[in-house]
Amino acid sequence: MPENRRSADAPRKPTVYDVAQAAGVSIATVSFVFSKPERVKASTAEQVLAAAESLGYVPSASARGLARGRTGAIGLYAFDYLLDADELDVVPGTVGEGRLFPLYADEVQRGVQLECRRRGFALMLGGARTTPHLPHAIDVAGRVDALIAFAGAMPDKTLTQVASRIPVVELGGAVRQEGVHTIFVDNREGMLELTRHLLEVHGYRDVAYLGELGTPEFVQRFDGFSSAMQAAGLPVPEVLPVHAGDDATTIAVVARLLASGSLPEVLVCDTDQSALAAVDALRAAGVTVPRDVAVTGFDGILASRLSAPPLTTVRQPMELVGRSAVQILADILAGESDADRHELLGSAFVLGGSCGCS
Amino acid sequence: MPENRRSADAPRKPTVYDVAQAAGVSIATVSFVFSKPERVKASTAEQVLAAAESLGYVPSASARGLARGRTGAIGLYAFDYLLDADELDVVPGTVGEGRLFPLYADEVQRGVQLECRRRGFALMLGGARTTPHLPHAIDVAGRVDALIAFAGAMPDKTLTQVASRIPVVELGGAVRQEGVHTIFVDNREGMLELTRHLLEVHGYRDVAYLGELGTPEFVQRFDGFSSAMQAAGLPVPEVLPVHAGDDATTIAVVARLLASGSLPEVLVCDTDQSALAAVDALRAAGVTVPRDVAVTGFDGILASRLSAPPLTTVRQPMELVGRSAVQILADILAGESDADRHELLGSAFVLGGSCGCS
DNA sequence: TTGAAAGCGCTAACAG
DNA sequence: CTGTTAGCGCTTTCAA
Repeated sequence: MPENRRSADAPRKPTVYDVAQAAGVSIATVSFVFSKPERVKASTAEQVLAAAESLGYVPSASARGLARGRTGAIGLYAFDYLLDADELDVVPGTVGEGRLFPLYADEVQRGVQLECRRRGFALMLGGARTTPHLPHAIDVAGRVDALIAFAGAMPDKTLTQVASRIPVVELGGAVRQEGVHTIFVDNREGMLELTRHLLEVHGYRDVAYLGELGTPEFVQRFDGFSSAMQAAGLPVPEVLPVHAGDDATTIAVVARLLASGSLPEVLVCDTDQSALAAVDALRAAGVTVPRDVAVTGFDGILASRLSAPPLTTVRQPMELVGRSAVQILADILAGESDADRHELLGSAFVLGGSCGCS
Repeated sequence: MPENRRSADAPRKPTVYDVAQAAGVSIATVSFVFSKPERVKASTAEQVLAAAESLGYVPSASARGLARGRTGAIGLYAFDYLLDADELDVVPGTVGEGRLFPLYADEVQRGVQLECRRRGFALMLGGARTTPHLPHAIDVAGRVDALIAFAGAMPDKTLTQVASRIPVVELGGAVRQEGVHTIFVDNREGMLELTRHLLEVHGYRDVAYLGELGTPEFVQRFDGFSSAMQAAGLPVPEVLPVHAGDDATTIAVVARLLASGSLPEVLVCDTDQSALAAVDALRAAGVTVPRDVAVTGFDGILASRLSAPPLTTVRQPMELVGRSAVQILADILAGESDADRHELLGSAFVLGGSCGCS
């Protein structure tokens, strides 16, 4: 087989065959030198290593992955690349302008990155856009040994399909499917505590809720909010529809509130991103936070601490979320864990100035 | 060959063979449906797609990569994971505490990420720590079609070896090797302008330089500094050795300066990171910036804008650096570019308050 | 301790 | 438009 392996002219990428030939051993020995060094005599190993280096041998991960049945990589799937493709062209802005950085997903990703590095996994972000008929999530799933996905990033069907092949952790979701591990933060409790603060300490009664109910974590936040309201004997207001990824929705809601003539006492937002957008929109209209109206957020992203006033919010342990996901997957891949894992991480109420506290 | 493909009990990952069988076609047809849909009759394609979905077929990127000779992924290599492994255990701190985020490399990475996504490349971060005899950089090189590396992250030898197999862009370095594409920012000019400002506007004469000369970009910064000093007829001070990645080095230098009894008028630091560390160290000693001593940085990271006072610094177009790297590699992989590419991006002097300006 | 040989799952000629 | 058939480069029993 290794006959016509090299054409006389073009220098092809050297393979195990080339290294083996140069070192005067078999390809199996070359392979062992790199994967099971203890099984090879030291002197032989040295020859092989020398040959490999002088030839500029770079082992093919594809070949290894195919033969071994695993790649050594973990994937992180954030959202469907196609859906926000145009958003990308609309906002190619520099860091700091327009888009605040880092956002929730960035901080989680950071945790994933750090933990992957610590444990020796390669990290695969996103998939290639080469297979029109295949969802992106499937493409990335085909490249890795395990996958981490944000809640709502993958359609249920895709999630099921991927989870039936490789371990999957869904971040910030609720337990939804057998075989899908989850990490979720105590959204309900956090929002409950925050709302209670607004009602009990500040005595607010006219409260608006800006957010969405698209994924379990958002539902839980609203749930915590509702419970606090009900416990205080107050009616639960409708959710004013706002999407964290799109400030325009927040701006629109604020505009509607302003136009209505009477502002609520406080706007409870289900993310820091929309809270910050709301503060900006209010300020632009000459309304001061928290003097004229209080605003609260959720997440505890960097920008919430740096804004003026700092946001009263609920802090999620974002880096830990990312780290925990990798840890779970590492356990499972190592065979040290079999059952479904569902990890609950605590959240922390953070008092800023935006609620009206000094 | 596809005889004993499925053992009766354990449900194995379905392959093209399984899909082909279920759809009543050949494996080539299955392959075409996903890679060259136009070559397959619509009705056939539908059957195949249906079969694939019901079986939960997830194509193996390893197999595809091996057969095609390319993976569709681009790698980003930041530094040797082994070297900073313990640093990682020392500072597992949360975002915002102690270690700042995002740093220079994070912002560049963001650009790489965005551009990879836009162009449909998968992004591979780091390599697996599984091959004791192989440098990490080699492992990641084996996984991708092209590699982006930070200057100084890879030993020259490794760089050469990798570059002989796949296109490589080195970020923030100088042109060093044939076949290694580079992107560099005008470090010299930026630092020259900043230093000139200190000398001409503020009239400083007693100037210290904190930094290193480890990679070309740092050398260029010092070069710009030196030129400005010489042009003003001032002696060029020695470099006080400080490493951006290790605040302890900065703290030590500041301590030495404080102990010496007389502080310079200004500390010119070759990164924002060390400048921020210096400001902190000075503050801890009761020295106020810029009243008692001025401090300047380089990079323009987010933290430099948020610090009090904001840092006078030189801003690098970090996101653009990352994007450009991907663009170059995309061109080369598409065969639209053959020669070595060396791109020079501009830097911008940024006036903060830390130099003594109001 | 090392070698021979059979795949891993997919792609891409080349036929038909 | 679809099927046949070689490999892609590496790992891994099984023998020697």
